Amino acid sequence: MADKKPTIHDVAARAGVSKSLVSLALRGSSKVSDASREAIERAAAELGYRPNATARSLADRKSRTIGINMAEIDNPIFPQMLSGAHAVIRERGYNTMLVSGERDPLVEFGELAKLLEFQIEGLILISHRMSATTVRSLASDVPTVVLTLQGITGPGIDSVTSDDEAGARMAMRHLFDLGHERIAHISGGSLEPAVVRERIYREEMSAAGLEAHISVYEGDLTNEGGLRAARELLSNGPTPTAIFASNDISAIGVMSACSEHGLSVPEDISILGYDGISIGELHAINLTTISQPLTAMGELAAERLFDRMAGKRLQGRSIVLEPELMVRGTTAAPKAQRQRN
Amino acid sequence: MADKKPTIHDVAARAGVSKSLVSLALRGSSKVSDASREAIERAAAELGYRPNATARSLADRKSRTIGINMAEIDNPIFPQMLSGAHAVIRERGYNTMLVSGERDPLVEFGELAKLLEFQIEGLILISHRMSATTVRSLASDVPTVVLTLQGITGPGIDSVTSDDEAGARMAMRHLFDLGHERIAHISGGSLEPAVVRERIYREEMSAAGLEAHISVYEGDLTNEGGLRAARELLSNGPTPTAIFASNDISAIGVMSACSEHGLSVPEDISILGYDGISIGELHAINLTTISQPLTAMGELAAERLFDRMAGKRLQGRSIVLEPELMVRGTTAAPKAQRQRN
DNA sequence: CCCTCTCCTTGGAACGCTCCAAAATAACGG
DNA sequence: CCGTTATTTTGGAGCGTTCCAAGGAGAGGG
Repeated sequence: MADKKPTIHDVAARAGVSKSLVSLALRGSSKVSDASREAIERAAAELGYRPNATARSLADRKSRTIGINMAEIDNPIFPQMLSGAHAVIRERGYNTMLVSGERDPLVEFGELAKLLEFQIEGLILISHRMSATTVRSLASDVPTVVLTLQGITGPGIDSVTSDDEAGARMAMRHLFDLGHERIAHISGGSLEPAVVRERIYREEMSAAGLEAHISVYEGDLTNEGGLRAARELLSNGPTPTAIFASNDISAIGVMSACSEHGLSVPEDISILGYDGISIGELHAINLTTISQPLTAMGELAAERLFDRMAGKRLQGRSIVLEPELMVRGTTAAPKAQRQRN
Repeated sequence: MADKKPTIHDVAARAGVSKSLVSLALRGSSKVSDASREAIERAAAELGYRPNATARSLADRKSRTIGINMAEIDNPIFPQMLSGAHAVIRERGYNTMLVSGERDPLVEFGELAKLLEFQIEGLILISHRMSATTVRSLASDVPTVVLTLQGITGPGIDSVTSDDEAGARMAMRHLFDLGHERIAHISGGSLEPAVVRERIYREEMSAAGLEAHISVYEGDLTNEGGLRAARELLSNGPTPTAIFASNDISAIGVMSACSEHGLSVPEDISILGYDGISIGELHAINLTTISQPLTAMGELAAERLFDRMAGKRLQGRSIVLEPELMVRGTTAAPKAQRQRN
């Protein structure tokens, strides 16, 4: 630890060969005699030699690094996707450089720029809030895959999303099938997935001839936001028989508000979330939801990125997965309905 | 995009100065005339020049990168700590390289080795399961801070933990104060924090003259494990009036098991967790727990690391934080007790 | 014993940047 | 106007690798 770290030269000297041969041997080239290989490996081990990845990157112009930009971690869907992507990256022998914009676009921009300076070979964006312009400008420098944002396309950009329209439709159908008519929606602000879900809510209500019952309260895809919106909704007039929340985290907030108001779920009111986060499965929550294959989406994103980096000809730029209705314990037929049976 | 990325030479040529001056100017040196600076900045902007961080690292021997090894993400305490550490790292202008061992020590070892090859300047280990030998060997190469593992010390190693003994004692005192005597424990396997918590459980039970009621079922710090252990416990003989689980995630599993057995919490049985993960706060869960300042621990770890990297003389190697009892809705006096009142 | 062919091995030139000693220029004082 | 000093600017030598063209050493053939 006192003197400098050993370099390839030190190994070469000790093994009595040239640095070039050491380089070859250590990378497992077949054109190195057994004798030299052995000597080199011994010397390297004795010196505790560690190749310098920085130097290597510079020399061969490959960083073997993928950048990932992940939104805040207070919504577990992001870490879950991260985990999927990260696993694939590791498996392929690449490294992951993680940045996060911390909700501040300026910070985010700076962080993304740093990733590029680090010569990342590919970029995965796990976030609901990226502007199309930013993404396009990034993608002109490095292959990019966007998760969860369907709208963004352009040269160098792939996307992995799940079909939010179909999912939201499933959600509404499920509630209709149970017999609900007075269905309210907790929206999620202006972020893309939330906007789609709200639009479908309105469309489906109208299509079912229930315009009169359309009722939207604005949340923000957080637990707090769901709680707040639901409180307002519940203290504001006729209570709906079901609430479709824009995502699971806010649906859990809605559950809290309902219990505050003495409503039991699903007896008095049904609640339906969206995302399929793993805490929703917990017995204590047991949330009916539209589930997206989060980990798989992360994996797919990484795989797609590697294919693209390898220059494979691929048809299509966006992968759209099908969400799935998970009926659990927070939805049931409305009271009136059940009495009739 | 067609031709190569512009380098510092291209900028120099365009601005009509030498590469050295460009380097100086771009790093904001004060000894560059205003005229040159301006010309250089313009040239850089026009070319869309991006410094190559790899080359820079090699030249000045600073990677400006911190490595973080994080255990699986299925226990949210890890992402929460990650988030704290990550924020500080970013703030200091450093980058984060993230690896994960995926439960396999061999993989973990390889990943950690890669971090070192990338010339990271510091290492943060967020994991319950690191062997002391591994950590010591890493720390001999790079300043290291360990989170949550109190036992590991050695040259170059700092640690940030919270006082598990005190915390576990608080937990037991809380249950005693409520009047519980038949208290069971769901343990967490052989990982350090779990072992400490179990030991204190036994000590406190003995000290209170309740050896006869000591009852430990083995979990593994996962939700599943807690569920399984609690099921066994509940179908196995006299039901305790309280269960102290080794961590929150497994406590939530315990809650599920209780509800399966028709026990209501906290009326029929009290449940106490440990960690203070944010889902525990959710209304639907509302778990009484011993809370550790997770995000703060992550931040502290990163700060300590930077201090160490700066070569500051610091007294002490381990920071031990005090946990806090959060009384929420899953603990109450035992039934018998309440009847007596 | 010379000539070709393989099979190994090698030195030097990148990679894009920082650092440093030294050169060039500007500024100042008498 | 010259010697000094302060301010800017510069070329070259690294940083630790990889890549490549070319050199050396045996082996086999005539």
